[in-house]
Amino acid sequence: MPDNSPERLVPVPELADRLGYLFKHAHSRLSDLTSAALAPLGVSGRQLAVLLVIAEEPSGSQLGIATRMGLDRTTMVTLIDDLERKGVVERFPDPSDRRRNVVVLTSQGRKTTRQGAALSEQAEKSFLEPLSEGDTAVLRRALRLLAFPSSFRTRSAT
Amino acid sequence: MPDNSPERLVPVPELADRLGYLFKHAHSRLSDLTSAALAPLGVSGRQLAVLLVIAEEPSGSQLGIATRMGLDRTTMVTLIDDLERKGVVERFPDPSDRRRNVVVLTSQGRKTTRQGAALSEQAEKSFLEPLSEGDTAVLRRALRLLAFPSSFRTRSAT
DNA sequence: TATTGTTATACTCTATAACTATA
DNA sequence: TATAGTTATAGAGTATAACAATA
Repeated sequence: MPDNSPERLVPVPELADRLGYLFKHAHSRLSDLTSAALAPLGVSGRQLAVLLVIAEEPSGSQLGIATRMGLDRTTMVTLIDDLERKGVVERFPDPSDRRRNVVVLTSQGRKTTRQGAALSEQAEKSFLEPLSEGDTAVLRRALRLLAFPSSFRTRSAT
Repeated sequence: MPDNSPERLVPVPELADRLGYLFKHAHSRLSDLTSAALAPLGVSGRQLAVLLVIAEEPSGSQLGIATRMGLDRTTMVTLIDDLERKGVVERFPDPSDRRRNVVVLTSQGRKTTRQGAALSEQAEKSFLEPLSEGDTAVLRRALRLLAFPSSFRTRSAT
């Protein structure tokens, strides 16, 4: 998307009620804020997401990480390539099943993950600045229900 | 994104609180529903959006349409190419400024636009099915504020 | 000179198919 | 045979640079 700054202000009336359009532009604004916030660390939002999954799954395989993120295993290859080149992860064959690659954070990787999580939280905060706390809570819950409808009870919101 | 069906159900705990992740997956689910709904018409959601803008701006130029959609003018070229090939739009040089291409809907294009709008509304409806009406209203307003923050008064929501 | 459409090119994100090593 | 990782390739969606026609 072209930046259209300083006029990112232009909700086209005939599209402003279409959810797809709103999702795209809202997501794009969040991405811009997040990229900017993470830039000093040299990782993208997508790469940070990978780091967060690895941090939570300390000896996961590439396939395991990909599956948890909803990505293809071929996509994960270059993602890990890049992170390895940056020095934030290491990979080596699992001794107990040499088909698998175990992926672990380096100590620098742990630091990057910690700092990245904090920076991206700040970016989220400024992204959400136009909303009240109540609306933010509703938004989060709504997004969870819409993204993963079958994983929740249908206790509809108030 | 791989479909991961029937388990699109998998909100990874370490990512489920990240807005970027939720936006991506919610948007992806909406896109899937919309594509499926529009498939009989032979147009994508993106192409329908172009048709809607043209319908609203009956003698717009390619650049005008692109700008209104937040796209680049080079992106619009192939978008219009495809729509012209499908027979839903026509383009010709503006007699009063022959640098511009005027883009208009054909009669088939008007029909496709009308039907597409209805079908994609149905898709939105089933997408939103997990939410109450109240939450849906909050979501729509929140997305508008988040996507185009500077175009609204900062009357924060209740 | 500036603007519109176009072409060529490239980058990101993603997938499918096919290969290799291992099980 | 089946699985994990890899490579090659392709297809959306998008942008930048450069060019032609027109203003």
